[in-house]
Amino acid sequence: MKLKKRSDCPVSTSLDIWGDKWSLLIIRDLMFAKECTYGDFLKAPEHIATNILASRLQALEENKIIEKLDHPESKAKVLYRLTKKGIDLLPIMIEINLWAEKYFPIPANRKAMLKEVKKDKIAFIKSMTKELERQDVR
Amino acid sequence: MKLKKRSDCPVSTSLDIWGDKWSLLIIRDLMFAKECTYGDFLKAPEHIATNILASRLQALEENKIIEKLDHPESKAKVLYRLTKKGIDLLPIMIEINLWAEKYFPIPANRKAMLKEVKKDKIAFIKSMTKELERQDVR
DNA sequence: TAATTTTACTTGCAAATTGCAAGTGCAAAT
DNA sequence: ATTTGCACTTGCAATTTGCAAGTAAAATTA
Repeated sequence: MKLKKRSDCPVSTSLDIWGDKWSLLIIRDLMFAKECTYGDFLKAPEHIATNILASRLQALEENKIIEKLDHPESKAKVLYRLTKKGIDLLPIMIEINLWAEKYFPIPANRKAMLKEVKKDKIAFIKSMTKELERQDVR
Repeated sequence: MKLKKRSDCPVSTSLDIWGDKWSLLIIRDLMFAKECTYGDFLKAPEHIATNILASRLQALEENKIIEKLDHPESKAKVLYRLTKKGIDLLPIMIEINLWAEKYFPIPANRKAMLKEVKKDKIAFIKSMTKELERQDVR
């Protein structure tokens, strides 16, 4: 599977990579949990189909948004993690949350996070980015 | 057509509305041009199919992201414009552009805009929002 | 050690969505 | 009065999605 660019527009190019109903949910899970297994993604409340999950994970990996790494406890498990390119989607993710909060009721725990964001957005992003970047030695 | 929410997550809810390959391109056009006709959207370099455009415009209108208004020059034309809810997607749009700029080559005119953004993001958004909100009396 | 379970997928197929081409109906221009 | 422009709609083939079941390797249990 190769990326087909519809135009040179940066918005269009971005959507070519993660502009579907599922990719940003996978990225969301990785931002909130830092690392996830295949099974973790399946536990998300939106209930992605297993074949769609597999195809999205593959596409995101091909586009260097996520990467696989060995699970420290088991060879049967696979850990997925955001690359720097993926972590850099954080500002977009935060703005999506802020927009949604303005127009829809949202869960309390997410609301608490956004309260922190609004205190100092730049600091929040910097700190969360640092956390996500910390690559544990295994 | 009614919105089916996959979960209470604000990201998921947002994607239910505009999380496809085309909606944000329509919104992009309206942000850059302020107002567009049906034909204007068709002129975009990504070449959306006419039936897809019609269905997206309808969905975005149902979700109060855009609204129709009478064209001042002709009853045969229809003008589309962003609502406040749509204009509030601007921070997301800007972050998408900034992310893309970091990882892909992007056109010079867009790059010039992002230079302005980076000088003072908050001021840029405020000023562009104001411009988009100005509802001309016709 | 053998049998069962867990984990990460793959496969097959029906249903929904997309994309292309052509058509329609009203408005405006000629 | 006829043609052109504009905003869609329609029909249909191709692609994508979603569900259910299956597979293979690794880990656990008996």
